[in-house]
Amino acid sequence: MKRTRLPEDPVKKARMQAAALALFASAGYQATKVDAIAAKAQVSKGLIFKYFGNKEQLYLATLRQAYDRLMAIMDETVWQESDDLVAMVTNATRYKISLQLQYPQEFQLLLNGFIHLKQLPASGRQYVEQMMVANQDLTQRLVLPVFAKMTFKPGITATDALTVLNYVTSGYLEKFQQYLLSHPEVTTVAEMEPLLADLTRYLRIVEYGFVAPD
Amino acid sequence: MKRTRLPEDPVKKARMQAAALALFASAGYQATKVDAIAAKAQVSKGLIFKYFGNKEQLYLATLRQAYDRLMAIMDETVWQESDDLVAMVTNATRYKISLQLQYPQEFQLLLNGFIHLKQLPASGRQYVEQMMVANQDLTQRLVLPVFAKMTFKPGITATDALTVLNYVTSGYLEKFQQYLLSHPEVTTVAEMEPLLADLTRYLRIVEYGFVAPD
Amino acid sequence: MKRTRLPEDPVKKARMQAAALALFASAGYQATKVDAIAAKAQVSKGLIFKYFGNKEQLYLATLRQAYDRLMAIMDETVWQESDDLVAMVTNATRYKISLQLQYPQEFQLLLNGFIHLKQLPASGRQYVEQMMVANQDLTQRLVLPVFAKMTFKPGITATDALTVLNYVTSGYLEKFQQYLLSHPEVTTVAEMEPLLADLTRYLRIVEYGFVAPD
Amino acid sequence: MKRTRLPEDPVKKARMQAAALALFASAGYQATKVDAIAAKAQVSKGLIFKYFGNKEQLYLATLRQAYDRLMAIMDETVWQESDDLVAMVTNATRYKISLQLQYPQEFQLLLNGFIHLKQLPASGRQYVEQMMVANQDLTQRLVLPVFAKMTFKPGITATDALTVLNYVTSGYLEKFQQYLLSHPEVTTVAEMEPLLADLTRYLRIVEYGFVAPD
DNA sequence: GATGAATGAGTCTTCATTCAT
DNA sequence: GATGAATGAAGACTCATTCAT
Repeated sequence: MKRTRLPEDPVKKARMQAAALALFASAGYQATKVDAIAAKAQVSKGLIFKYFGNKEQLYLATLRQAYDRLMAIMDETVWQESDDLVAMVTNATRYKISLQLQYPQEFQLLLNGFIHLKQLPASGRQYVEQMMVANQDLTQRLVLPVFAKMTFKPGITATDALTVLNYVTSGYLEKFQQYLLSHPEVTTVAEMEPLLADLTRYLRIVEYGFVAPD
Repeated sequence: MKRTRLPEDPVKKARMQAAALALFASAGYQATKVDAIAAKAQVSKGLIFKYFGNKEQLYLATLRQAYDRLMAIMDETVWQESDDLVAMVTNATRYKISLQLQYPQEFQLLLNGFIHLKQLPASGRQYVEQMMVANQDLTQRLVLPVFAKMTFKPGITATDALTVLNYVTSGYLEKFQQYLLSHPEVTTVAEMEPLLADLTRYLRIVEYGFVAPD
Repeated sequence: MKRTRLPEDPVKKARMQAAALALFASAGYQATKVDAIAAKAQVSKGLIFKYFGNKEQLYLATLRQAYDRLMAIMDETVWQESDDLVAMVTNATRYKISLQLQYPQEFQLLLNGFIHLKQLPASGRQYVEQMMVANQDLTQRLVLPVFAKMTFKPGITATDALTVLNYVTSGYLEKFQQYLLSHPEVTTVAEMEPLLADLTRYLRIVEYGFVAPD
Repeated sequence: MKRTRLPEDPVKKARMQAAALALFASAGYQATKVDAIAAKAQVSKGLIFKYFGNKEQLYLATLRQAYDRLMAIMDETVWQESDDLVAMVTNATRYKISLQLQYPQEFQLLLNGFIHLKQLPASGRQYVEQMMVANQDLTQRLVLPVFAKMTFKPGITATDALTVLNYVTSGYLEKFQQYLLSHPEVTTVAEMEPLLADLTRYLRIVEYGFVAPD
């Protein structure tokens, strides 16, 4: 009862994917050599091509896997819904940060993916765009219910608020990522709590402004 | 004090830099071929290597030039100071946008530089980081005087406000850049005014929050 | 007398040979991949190497088999002898054509074999040459008795006549083969009869010349 | 006054073409390695690609050059026209033979070209077909005027006669080529005269038949 | 014995860099 | 000094052949 048209060795495939992830994430598409991936995966060059077709498809597969892995986890609604917008977004961000600590390579890969794809056929652009959209959707799904209970200043729409919220949280995450790069010793979310306090203040600013009412 | 004989032809050197800027900015480091730069600059390939040593140095030189050019212009305090924070930041952003329209290649190069530098020796990373810091400084120099006249909510510092302000304006500028990429027909700041209205609302949110006072 | 243990499965071996024949004949030596042969034969790649040693040996074996098969059939003296040279040679050719229709792959293989063998060790050249000679012999065996009853023009030997006869029939067969390639719908000798009429005229020219006696 | 978009070194280019001709002719397309051509031409691999683009185009260029070279020479009407068909065709063949002795590689290449092209994109098939047609045309142009003065046997057309003539001369040339391969010491046409006497007899057979009039 | 996953030498091709002119 | 022809190291990819299971 042979069905296998893909009799791939899952162990080796995993090693290849892991090696590809690590190298693509840290060096980008062009600078990563298939030879290097094969060496890191302790696998022959030929096998990589047998499993993935060519370098580009390997990149795309790596991208997709990183995306899928992150999405799978994010989708588990660990996010406690709440009426407190600041607390909720802070929590969500804390969660994202923990993911970033757990899967730094996947994050790095997807972050750069958007840039590197310019140098690739459009075939893979969708993954990254999907990821962007999914991320946006997630925030929206989370935040909109809370917005529904709030009253906006005249002239300000929910979309405006959401946009600003997004700018702030992504800006924050970006700076956070840089912080991690220069502090590789940090590996737990607990160590990051002081920085998360910053975010809380930032979000409160978005909600109520920084200007003291006179 | 040997001046390492270099009676370089400034006209040709400028052509090389311009060609390098255009190509590196639009295609990135790896995808840009030295041949193409030489052709675009109407200069022999050999001369490029004589003037810049190698491709990487040329990239770094191009990066530095783009940075210097932008900084030189930004430093002219065209920025009208004002007491209205929103108006002022909007103005500053409008100014940045006009720069972006005037020097799209320099902007593009520095934007990607951050990513591509990972694939290069750290020797060049400083340019991009300097640029980031300088940018921050500029905003700070501009905004802090206004902050001085404002009263902050308890628990919120000027740094907090500045940070959020930065997040929002850079997030906005990023989206703006993407808009420009997909609308190459847009070439004047005037055409962008509608979009700038968005920013004004965003900034007002930062200042006063989006939540209506009850 | 060690029979080098080879309890080969004749069914599988036949399938391999058939697959090799089909692929080598249509695509040539280099363009035919061992993988493809194994797949077409529904046999593992390893088995091919166990049975035939390497790709080259497989090619040679295929060549030999094609040769043997054709020779075995040609030897059955289906050829009706006759006193009419033209009728006889036309018949023989008709017979060759029917063989060609029955065994197109074997013909194709041997046809190309002559070319491709240059790229292989001389070890296999003999098959093709043998085939050429055998073919010649066959014609000779058939034609010579008829020649014996004929009177040749002064200065013309039986060998001359035989040679010219051979040139004409092989030239004709070659053109015929090309015709078949571009008309794959033709599968019976009956459909070829019109073309065979050409051959009859050609042979009559060889026998009596094309110049009208004055 | 630079115009050169093809500043190719004619000496090196000639060496490359010569090397390519020799190797392609003797080993065929696939079995000939670009490395080998570069080595034989005493030129770097890169230069071959700069001059010819890729291996296939090099093959095509070689094919075309062989074709052009032969055609250029054949077109010089060295062929003395004559009313004696046999003498004329023999002369023409003698001429072809001298060409074959002078340009054995070109002949070999074009001979195999037809076979090897199957494994190449159709882009080059035209050269070989052109060559075939041109060759046919040449014979026709030469022979038809003579035919015009002749009367054909009833039922035999000029086309028939031409076809048989072609079969015989090409069959002869083919055998001749094989003879040359196994007698590399033969280098002048003079040495071939005995064999040419054969052809004369063959052609006379075509003209008047081999059967003695009773 | 049979399998087909795995290997890696070998191939084409690119392009930064050199150097004779 | 300037040129651009020439180089060859390096990279993606193929496929005959091997060998552990």
